Amino acid sequence: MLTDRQKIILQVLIDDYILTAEPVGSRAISKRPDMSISPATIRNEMSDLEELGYLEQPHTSAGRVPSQKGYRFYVDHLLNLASAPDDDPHGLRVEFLQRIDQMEQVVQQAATILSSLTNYTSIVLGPKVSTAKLRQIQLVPLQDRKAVAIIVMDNGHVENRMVTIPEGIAVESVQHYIELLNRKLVGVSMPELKMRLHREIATELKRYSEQFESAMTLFDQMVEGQESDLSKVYLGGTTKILNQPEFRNVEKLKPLLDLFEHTEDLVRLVDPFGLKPGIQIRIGQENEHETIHNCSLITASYSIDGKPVGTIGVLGPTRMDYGRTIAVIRGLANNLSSLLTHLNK
Amino acid sequence: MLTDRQKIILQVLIDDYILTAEPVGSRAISKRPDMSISPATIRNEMSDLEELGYLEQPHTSAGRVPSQKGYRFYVDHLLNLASAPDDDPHGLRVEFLQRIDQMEQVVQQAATILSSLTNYTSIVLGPKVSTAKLRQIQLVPLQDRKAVAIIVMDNGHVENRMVTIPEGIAVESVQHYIELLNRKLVGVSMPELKMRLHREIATELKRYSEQFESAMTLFDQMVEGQESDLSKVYLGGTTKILNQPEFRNVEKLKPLLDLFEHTEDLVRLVDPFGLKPGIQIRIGQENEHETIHNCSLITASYSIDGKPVGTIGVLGPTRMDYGRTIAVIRGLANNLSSLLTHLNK
DNA sequence: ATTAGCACTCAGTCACCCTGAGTGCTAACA
DNA sequence: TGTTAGCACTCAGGGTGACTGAGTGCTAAT
Repeated sequence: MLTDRQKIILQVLIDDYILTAEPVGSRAISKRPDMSISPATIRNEMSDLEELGYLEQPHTSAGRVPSQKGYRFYVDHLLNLASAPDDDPHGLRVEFLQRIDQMEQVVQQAATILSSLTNYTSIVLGPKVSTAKLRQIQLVPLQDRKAVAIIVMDNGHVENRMVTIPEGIAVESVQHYIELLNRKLVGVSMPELKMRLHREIATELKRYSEQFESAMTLFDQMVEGQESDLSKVYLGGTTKILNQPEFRNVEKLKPLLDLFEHTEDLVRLVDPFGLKPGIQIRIGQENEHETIHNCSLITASYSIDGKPVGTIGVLGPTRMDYGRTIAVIRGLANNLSSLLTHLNK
Repeated sequence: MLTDRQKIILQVLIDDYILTAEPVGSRAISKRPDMSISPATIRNEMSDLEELGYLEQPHTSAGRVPSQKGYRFYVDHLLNLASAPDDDPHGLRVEFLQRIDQMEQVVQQAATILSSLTNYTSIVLGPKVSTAKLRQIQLVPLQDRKAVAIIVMDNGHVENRMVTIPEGIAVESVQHYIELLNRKLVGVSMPELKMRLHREIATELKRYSEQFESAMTLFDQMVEGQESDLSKVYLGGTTKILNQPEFRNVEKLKPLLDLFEHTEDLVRLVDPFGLKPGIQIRIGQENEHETIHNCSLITASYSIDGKPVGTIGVLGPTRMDYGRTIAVIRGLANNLSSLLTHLNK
């Protein structure tokens, strides 16, 4: 275990490094106002801290830099979150209220706000509206055998999809089937929908219709790919990383920007955090994706009616301002939760 | 007017510069296989070309670099498009056919393909489906006075929007109004819709309903902001510019990446090209936006049933491979047009 | 246990030189 | 008269060496 003095030194060093992005030397630390230890002593302590794995030296005679383990300790034990209490930046709520007509817009805006408050790139997932219940299914015929299937959920979410009516079904009799679906499936949530379709509806249908096969292919077309809303990703401030000195050269930048273009990868990156309550932090190599081994990812889940439905997060260099960022994310997650809950009423 | 020899030199120089991104010297030009002029002569010619404004010198004793005027001349008179004839890369059509269920997906994919074929960033606008006719309007009530308005066009395009039913109207009587809209407005195109709503429907309504005011606010909610599909922008390969040596340092890169985040600006950038037929090229400062004064923008319109509905384009450094890029864009525009036309049937 | 002093290391910067690529000019040439 | 060869000149880029400043580790003194 670290001595109190070691903790103080570690904290001051990381604080400084977060600010300057430059290796921190013993003299710099001893110069701090309420620091009454000589550089020499600090050198000794730092040497110990390095041996313990909390610090690293880029090369002899540069200052020290926090290691991954150092950051982890800092985050777990040294971070003084009381410093930024319920720092609800009033701006948030005001901004939000401007156009609250669509959930998507709200979430998109949350991403923008988050990145502008933190000056890092923000990643927002969801909201999974799997709690939403089916309100109505409709099929609007177009030319030929084409039609648009429209699925309305009770939270106002609408999915639509072009389908082709199979040859086996008369276009006129289609509405008949849609009515059946509505009778049977209203009130069912999206994830359940597919299941119920194949279980209950299929058996029901088999009994009194020889068009069974065709009807089922039609239904499948309608719900296929509809679970995609699980993985909707909103990014904010993707160019913010350019401000970070660690990404000044293009070679290091490119893979990161490439990552931002591949939303599926981002989902895989953020989703494993799941919808656990509280703040989740992954530092450097704790992240799976190699591209961001020198980044940290801080996330929190937001919820509707107390049920977690999505994740907001921030991606920055490992040397990021954990204290401030955590405070902002926590605040915004709460804010977003209450707003969405309100919206959903 | 330029002499034949000057034209040849200008062409060779630009070809070379496009390839290497390095200033081109007289010796390099004279070394080209079928070039039988001595460096000294070429120097004289280049000096003349510089005086005429077609070339520039970064500094004494560097080679020459094409000026904006030089590129313009190159594009207008020297570009040999026969070199890449109907270079229909067969891959295109195959790729496209994978998932042609939604127009949006097709267009999005076009952007991706375009950028991967050209290695520049692609910008795709549209498709404006203003030719599409209204098929059906629906209103699905949710809790309280909330409802979802759904507008289905005959090409399968669906717009939806959350609305609040004004206090002045009984929720039960809403369907009555919707029926009216459907009776009167089916077959009308989106741009016309707003107009007709205020002219014909308004007068009709005024006659026999004291709920006139409330009904109109409801209708307005439904169509408000619906013309947004004019300006849908799809980007492809935004990180491709990182490959270009002119954007190797972050300072020059940032404004460009920032631009990519502001889709409205992109629309304003590309839209003025309008839907003119043929290839449109803007070189360097011919572009309005200062950020891309060292870029060129090549666009072409694509169409449905012969009517231009959108724009595809490529953004690269002024030193871009005009010949190849133009060929690719032209090919893809044709391809996309025929595909969308087919899809719309 | 802490501190002061000292020798040592190393990245970064600056001045400097050299080289190579390129030009412009002039004189010779066809 | 147009083309070429030769030559002096310019300039960016690369390499070298010296210097500086920040930092460390070790040892001896407190």
